[in-house]
Amino acid sequence: MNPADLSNAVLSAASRIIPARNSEVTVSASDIVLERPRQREHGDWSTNVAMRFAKRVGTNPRELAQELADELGRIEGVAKTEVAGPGFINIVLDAAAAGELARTIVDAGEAYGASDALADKKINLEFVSANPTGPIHMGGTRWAAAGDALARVLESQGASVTREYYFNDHGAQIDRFAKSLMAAHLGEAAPEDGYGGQYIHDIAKRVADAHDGDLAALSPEHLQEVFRAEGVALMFGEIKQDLADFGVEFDVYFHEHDVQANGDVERAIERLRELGHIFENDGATWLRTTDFGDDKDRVIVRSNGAPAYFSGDLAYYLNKRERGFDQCIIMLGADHHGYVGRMMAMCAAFGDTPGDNLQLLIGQMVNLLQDGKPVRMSKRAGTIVTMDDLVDAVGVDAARYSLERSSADTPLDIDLELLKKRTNDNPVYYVQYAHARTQAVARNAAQAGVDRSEFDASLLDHETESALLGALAEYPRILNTAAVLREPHRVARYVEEIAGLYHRWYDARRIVPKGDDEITADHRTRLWLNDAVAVVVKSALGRLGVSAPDRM
RNA sequence: GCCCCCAUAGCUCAGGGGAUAGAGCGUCUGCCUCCGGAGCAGAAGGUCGUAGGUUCGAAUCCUACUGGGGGCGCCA
Repeated sequence: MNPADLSNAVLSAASRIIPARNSEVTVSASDIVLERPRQREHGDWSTNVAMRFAKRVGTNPRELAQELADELGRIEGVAKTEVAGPGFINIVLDAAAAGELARTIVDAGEAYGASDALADKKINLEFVSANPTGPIHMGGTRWAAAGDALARVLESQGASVTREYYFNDHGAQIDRFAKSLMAAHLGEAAPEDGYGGQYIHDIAKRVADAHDGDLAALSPEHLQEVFRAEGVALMFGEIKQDLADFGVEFDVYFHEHDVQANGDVERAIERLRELGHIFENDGATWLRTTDFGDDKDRVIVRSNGAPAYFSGDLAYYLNKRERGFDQCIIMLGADHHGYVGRMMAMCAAFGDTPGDNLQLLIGQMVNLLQDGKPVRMSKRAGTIVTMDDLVDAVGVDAARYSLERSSADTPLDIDLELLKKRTNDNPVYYVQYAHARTQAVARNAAQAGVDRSEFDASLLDHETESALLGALAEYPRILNTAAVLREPHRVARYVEEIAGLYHRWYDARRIVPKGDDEITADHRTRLWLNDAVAVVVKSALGRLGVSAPDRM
């Protein structure tokens, strides 16, 4: 008896009883909400379906609930039902019906929890996209972790996901970067609005070393171009390396320079011109985004002939759509939320559906704290914290997990002192420890001769077992919700719950018999449950890009 | 001024209309003669920012306000 079976059974019963009272009322699958009650005394599952329909069929909730409860009590695998509170129907499953899940999970292995719900979706997920003018900071690190986790969660639902990084190698910021490198090379102070820091000097030196002293002969323009091209390449190589070390592999690194150079921008503008959304004013070319809800119209080619930054977005979006992506998701920091209006308007101008073909996920910033007080990120004060710094301080698993377990909507505070001092205040260890424990138990069981040759689900009748089984049953729904809502942190919170339930069960029940005690069906059956927990914990951590060690 | 996000335990954060609001960390008290004590059991700790509204029912939805963060360029 898994939740889907139960849900169908409830739907079936409700579809008979409710329309019988009022033939104009119909019940559909989305009306059936089954949830696990907070209080264990309220059963394994409960539904509010009677309260939702009582008014419409002209009766009171408890009366309708009672009629439904009587019907549901006859379902195979349901031990009992009762009406509670204002009209909840609480459902208690047979231990055997609930326990069967342990074997189902072990048999399914890695496939447990996966579905094909998004199998028809070809998704382009763009994230990080930090400018190659310096190492990745905390903000980018957050999106690297959250974006990769989201990709994995989407893939669990059968979606085809392309991880993409928009490489902004064109425009004024890159020019400033090149000038900063050049200044470092020449021993001059960093230019106004330029970049400082040791990494600038390091990269300038690497560029110079590669040229073996022949840079002196170049004109300033040529010199800047050398530092631009080679400096960006080196910086980008470091970014890629940091991401790889962080466990994030992008499928496509897309260069803004390409769409600017190959005519895609002009082509995108022409397309929009044909659709009637382009106009000229004050010598500049504009997209009439106000027709699609934006605050103001946007310049795409400036009066001096230079393309505005936004023009690259037009071409890039069109490019993604022409590559066949149904849904283009872009993860952005809160400092970019001002783009949402124009981006959505652009999407609509192309005739697409904002919110479907183009989805922007705006996440909040990471704040650094020291001794509980906010620290402004500053190069001069040495308070820039990079992806690399974070990994050095706590390791990849803890770094990723701490960034992934919170909703992207929540501004995140990270304390520098805490980061340096302690590592085991991170719940990731609690979860990883649970997995290591399942493996230790499995090793000991094998040693003691406890195997999976027997399985009697009715023996899984301890309160810690029904709690654990109930939670394991929710894994498929958790993954689906996380994918649909684009909220991978739900997986982290879920696996923390599983870890806690597992530890409590472990404390209450033995898998390997004490001393010389005989091995019984209890032990063998519990081994199935132990292994089922291992499957789910490993799977969930895998969706977060976090390792599930066998030993710690 | 306009727009977006946030406000829940001492701290960091979960809670996509349901019953007695949770976890980790921190504090206090117990549990190592046997499967991993990175664990378990228990205690303390909350007017869910404020005020209205919708609803049988609101931390959750709506409005206003307060406080915090971010954004409003022919910059990128």
